[in-house]
Amino acid sequence: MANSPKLRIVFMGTPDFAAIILRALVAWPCADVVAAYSQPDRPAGRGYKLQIPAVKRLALEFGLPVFQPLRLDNSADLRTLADFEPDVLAVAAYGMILPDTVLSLPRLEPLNVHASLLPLYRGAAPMQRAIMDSWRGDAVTGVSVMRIVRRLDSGPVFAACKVPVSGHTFGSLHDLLAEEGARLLLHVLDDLLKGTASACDQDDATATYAAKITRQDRHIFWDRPAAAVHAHIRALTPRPGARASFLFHALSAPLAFTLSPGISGELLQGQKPGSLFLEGDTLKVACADRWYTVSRLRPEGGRDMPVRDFVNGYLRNAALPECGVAVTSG
RNA sequence: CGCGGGGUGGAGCAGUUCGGUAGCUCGUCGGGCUCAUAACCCGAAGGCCACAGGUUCAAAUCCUGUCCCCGCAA
Repeated sequence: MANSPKLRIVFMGTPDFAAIILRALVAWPCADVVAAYSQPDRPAGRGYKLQIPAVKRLALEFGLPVFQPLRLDNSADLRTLADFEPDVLAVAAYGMILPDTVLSLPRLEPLNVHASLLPLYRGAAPMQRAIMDSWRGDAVTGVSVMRIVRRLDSGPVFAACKVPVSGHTFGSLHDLLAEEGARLLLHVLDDLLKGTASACDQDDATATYAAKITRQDRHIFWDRPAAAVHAHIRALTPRPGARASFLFHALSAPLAFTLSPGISGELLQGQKPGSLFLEGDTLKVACADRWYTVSRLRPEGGRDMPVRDFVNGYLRNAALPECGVAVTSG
C-alpha cells in the first residue's frame, strides 16, 4: 500500500449527498482529491442569507481548493480544470450539466453517482420517486455509478447496489444511499486502478424518469389507499414535508399541517376519505381503504409535536372523536 | 434589508384590537373514590408573559431596538 499508485480526482457536487461521498473519497488511501467544485453560494432559506453548499464547507475543512463557477464552458474555467490533470472526474448531485469539453478531460473516466438502479429513475428526485412508487409491493431501489455522457443519467453503468425501500423515509434512504454510493464509487475507482473496470450500457427502453418534487407533489390525497399515502409521506420526510389541511369541527378555519409518517390502520367501515377521528393520542384519517393513524404533526408556523399536544392546545375540551375533515386547500 | 407566522408555569395554546389581580387543556406532586385503572373527584406546587429601553398612576397588552424559533419563496 505504501507506494501504490494514486488516482488524481476532481470532485464535483453540491449538497449533503455529495458531501458524504466526498468525505469517503478523501479518506480513501488511493485517492488524491486535488480539487472540489460546487454550485456557487446562493441566497436561500429564511432571510435570504447566503448559503454555503455542504461540499464547499467540507472541502474547505479538508483544505482542498474549491471552485464554484456559474458555467464550465468558457476557456478560462476549462483551463483551470484541465490544469489539475485529473485521472477521474467524480460527480454527485452537482447541479450542472457538464459540457462535452469537460467530459473528455479526465484521463480515465467522468463518473457519476446516481441514487437509483439505472435506467430506472433518471433525473432529479430518484429517491423520493422510488419511495412514492414503492407502496404496491416489495420495492427495491439502489445506487449506481456510471460514466457521464451527454444525455442525462444515461451512461454505461460500472456498478450498482440494491437496497430495499421498505420503511425508509427520504432522509434515511438518502443517508444510506450516499454511504452505499461512496462505497460503490471506491470499488469502481479501485477497478479503474487495476484496469479491470467495465461498464454495461443501459437499456433506454426501460428507462423511467424521476421528476423534481414540486409544491403540488407535497399535497396528500386521502382518496388513495393508505399504503400509498404512507409511501407519499415518507418520500417527503423530513424535507420538504407532506402537507394536509384539516377543518376541525371545533375550529372555524382550516389548519395546514406537515405530517410525519404514521401507520396504516384497520379497514374503513363506510367513512368517507378525509374523515378525521381522534383516538387516544392519535389522529386517524380515512384514506380510500383504511384509516391512516398519525401520531405527530406540525401545525403551520409551529413545531413538530405529538397529536396529544396539538389537541391540548388547539382543541382542548372541544375535542370529539369525530372531529373534522381533510380539506383540499393548501 | 424577499414575504409571512411565532416566543405566556414542564408541554401545547388563549389573552394583545379597546392597558387595570395571569387563564385553558394536559403533565407533575399530594389526597379521595374504586377489586382496579391511562378513568373520575378534591387540592397544591410551578410564570421577571424572549431580552433591553421608552410612554403611563398602571404594560403580556402601546412605542423603539435586539436575540431566537417556524413556514413560504428561492
